[in-house]
Amino acid sequence: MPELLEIETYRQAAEPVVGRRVDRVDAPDDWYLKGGLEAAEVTRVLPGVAITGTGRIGKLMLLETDGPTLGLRFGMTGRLIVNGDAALSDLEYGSNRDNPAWDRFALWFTDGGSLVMRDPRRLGGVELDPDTTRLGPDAASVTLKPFREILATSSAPLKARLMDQARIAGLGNLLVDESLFRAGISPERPANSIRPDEVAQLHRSIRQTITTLGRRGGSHTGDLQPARVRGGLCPKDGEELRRTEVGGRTTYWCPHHQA
DNA sequence: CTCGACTCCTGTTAGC
DNA sequence: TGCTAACAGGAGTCGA
Repeated sequence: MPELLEIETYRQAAEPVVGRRVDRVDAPDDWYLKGGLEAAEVTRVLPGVAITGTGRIGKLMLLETDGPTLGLRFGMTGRLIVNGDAALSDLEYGSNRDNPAWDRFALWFTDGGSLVMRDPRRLGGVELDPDTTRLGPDAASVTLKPFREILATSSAPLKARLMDQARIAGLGNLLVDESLFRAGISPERPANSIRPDEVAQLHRSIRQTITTLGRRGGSHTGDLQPARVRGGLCPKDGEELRRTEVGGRTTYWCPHHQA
């Protein structure tokens, strides 16, 4: 599913549309427009504006314009198609079929190019001028000191805290499971029970996971990933992985080396 | 305020 | 072969 790494790939794929001017907007699905937005408004406001830049905070992608800023969320199955080319060809848990019926939002530019959001399950959405203050610091760049504070101020399970986008933005189910697997820490421990040395270890682990999996090609390329199945064995020590629900998400972790 | 339970979406797949 | 039910997870809401 799209986590920080995939959204960053999408953002880079969207770079070529910077400088282009919107000619036409397709917003066939009002459900996909968030924050009280309606198709009538986007088709009134967006034609004529020029794209001035791209951005990303966590899993939120931004398209800056000389008018309102567009906030694009891809949910679990959203893909980005720029000028007819999909930014990612293999999306974990998503359908990679190219069915135009799943096009939920599209910008057509005056030079003929386009930017399309294709999302089978409609878990993503589009917003104008999204409230970015509701997001924590990006997981790829958060420094140790605020990270410490984020964990120290909650008794929620560690994994739940790491997936709370208002505290730290960008981590989804796969990146969190992989980071905790690498750091050797249980996802179920209260966030504020993690010792200082473990916090530092986890902070390093998150950054290293982002870098390594980014190089490999996405959040589904982790060492733990092949074992994230019922009865899967820990790639590190061969112990049968535990499959529990933490923070409302299916969690795979090793009871032997993740304490 | 915090936190967990619940809800939404629907294509894919396991199993009968 | 054809059907059903379980499953996936990002994000918002609601109540304790």
